[in-house]
Amino acid sequence: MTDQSPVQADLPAADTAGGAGEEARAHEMRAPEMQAEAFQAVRQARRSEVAEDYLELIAELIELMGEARPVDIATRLGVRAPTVAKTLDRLARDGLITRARYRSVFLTEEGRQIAEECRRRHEIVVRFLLRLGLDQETAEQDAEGIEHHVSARTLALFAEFAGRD
Amino acid sequence: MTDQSPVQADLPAADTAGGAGEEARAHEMRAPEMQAEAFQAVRQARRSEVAEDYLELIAELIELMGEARPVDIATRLGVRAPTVAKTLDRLARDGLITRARYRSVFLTEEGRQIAEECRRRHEIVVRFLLRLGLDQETAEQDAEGIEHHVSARTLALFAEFAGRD
DNA sequence: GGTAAAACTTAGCTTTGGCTAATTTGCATT
DNA sequence: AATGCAAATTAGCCAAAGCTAAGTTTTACC
Ligand SMILES: [Mn+2]
Ligand SMILES: [Mn+2]
Ligand SMILES: [Mn+2]
Ligand SMILES: [Mn+2]
Repeated sequence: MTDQSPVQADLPAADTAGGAGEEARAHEMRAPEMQAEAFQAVRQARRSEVAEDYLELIAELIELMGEARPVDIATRLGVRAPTVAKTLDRLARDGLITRARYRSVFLTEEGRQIAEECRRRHEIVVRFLLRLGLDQETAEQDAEGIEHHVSARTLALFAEFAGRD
Repeated sequence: MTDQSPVQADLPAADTAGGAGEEARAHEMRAPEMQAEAFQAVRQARRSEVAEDYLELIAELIELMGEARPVDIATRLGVRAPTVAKTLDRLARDGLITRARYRSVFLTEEGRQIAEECRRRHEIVVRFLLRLGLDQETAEQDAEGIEHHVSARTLALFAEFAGRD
């Protein structure tokens, strides 16, 4: 997950470049640039998925359990402690949390804001799926993955469909 | 993205383990196991995202352009050629495509089946989003990410909502 | 207060999926 | 047939996320 600034140098057009016998059939494919943009956006979104899940969970733990301990983060994410440790280091490096050795973690202002947005988004997606007729368990499950790929526009439509409640 | 068989050894329950002053507040959190399962399912899904996008695109290219050349795959995915080369090697290793050096790629039977499923799913998600009121461009964009996190149940509801057309 | 268990850290390994730079191959055009 | 360009490959770099094993620190409990 890097997308290391491709610098968008050339990426040759490669159109109508008929190589082997394939003289440009009836090509009702999307424009290559559009398609590439969509995939790039998805890769972009993927880069924040893990951080978003951590921040959301940390906020929840702090609010409902009083503190966010690495061990609880690990249990709820279903990963091992060292994985959590390393990811928390990255979050701290990126200024989203603060931490002291052998202590539970805290959100920075930036981290708190992202966490709030994620919680709101998560809630909307779950409520939307429930309203659509899905069972609670599947809704929670699918929402956990879908939430990271929902644009502002789509989220607005989801919210509208879900109703206020 | 590995999830290397955690063997589900112990992962200590760590419940009611009141550490610092936080005597088990009103914890309306999801059951830790449920939550962990959801996250694990998402990580599982993430492991096939890239393969699914490649297979879907390869099938499209073969059908509409006569063949699937690495250069076209790269252009449409918005990545560089060596990235495509390496990923194609993985797909070949996993028995999803066949390839000969300096030639375009082909789907194995297994690859073809996955590609078909992905195309169908992609179509349903796009149609669903359009029906919800989204514009074409955003629909395509969001679908590209959402598709990988839609369970069979949810897909069925999406299809129903989208109508037959 | 000492000790054992739990929690956390550190070190080190792996795979995936990006990238650039340099090389090799195939093809088309002269 | 030679040559040049486009396409593909190879080599090598990097970061993210996963893991195990082993060490350290904190906490709980007697
Ligand atoms: Mn999530
Ligand atoms: Mn979430
Ligand atoms: Mn996709
Ligand atoms: Mn797709």
